[in-house]
Amino acid sequence: MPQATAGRPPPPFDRALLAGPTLEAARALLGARLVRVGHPTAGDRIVGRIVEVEAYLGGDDRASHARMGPTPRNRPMFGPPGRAYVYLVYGMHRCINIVTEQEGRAAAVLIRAVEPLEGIPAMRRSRAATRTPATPRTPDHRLAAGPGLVAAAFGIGLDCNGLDLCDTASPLHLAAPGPIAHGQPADTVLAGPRVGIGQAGEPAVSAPWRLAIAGSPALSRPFA
DNA sequence: CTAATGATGTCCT
DNA sequence: GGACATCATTAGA
Repeated sequence: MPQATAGRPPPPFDRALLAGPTLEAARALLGARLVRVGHPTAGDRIVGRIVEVEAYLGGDDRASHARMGPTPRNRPMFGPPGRAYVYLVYGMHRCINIVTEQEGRAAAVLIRAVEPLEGIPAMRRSRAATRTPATPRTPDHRLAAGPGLVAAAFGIGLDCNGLDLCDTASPLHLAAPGPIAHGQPADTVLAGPRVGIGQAGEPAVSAPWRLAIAGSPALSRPFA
């Protein structure tokens, strides 16, 4: 399991990887780090490894929030790549996306699960301030094991909308994946249908655009 | 173990 | 009115 990554800050995330096709961006985001600094209440520095994402394409993707064109809610999806798109789901949970492709082409990648690396006590404090507190029995690796839990654990609110996630000066940003130890096998990537989009119909329902790192204990739910 | 359900804002048909 | 890019808890097999 990843450990002891606190020594030196990892390099920022390359915006060029987000400016291209969304499925490639989604693939590149697996293994990247999500970094929270200057948390409003929990303080400290929170870092985790992105282990599960979903790709939402603009235009033809009937499951995407952008399918009806720009609205006040989805406006960030039409902006430049690398920015945050945060929204409220089910009236109570927040989800965070990373905007992809060129400005004007609405697309984004939803972060569905993150494996905690640093600032675990701060993550627990952050969860405690939400509707979905962690209990003492919640294992560390389950603290951000779902899209709503990622936002809860990292203290992500609608105020994070539009933040530049490729800028390490942002209170919330991305960092490049950690180095692969010599001789270690590359991660196996799982692909399956996206979760909770039954209304979209085919082909959106069956498109295998949910991606994850095989074997992570932090996945939101198993793959088929 | 799986299934049902409540909470609850926003946008859809 | 219905469904939702969700989560936790309770009821049941």
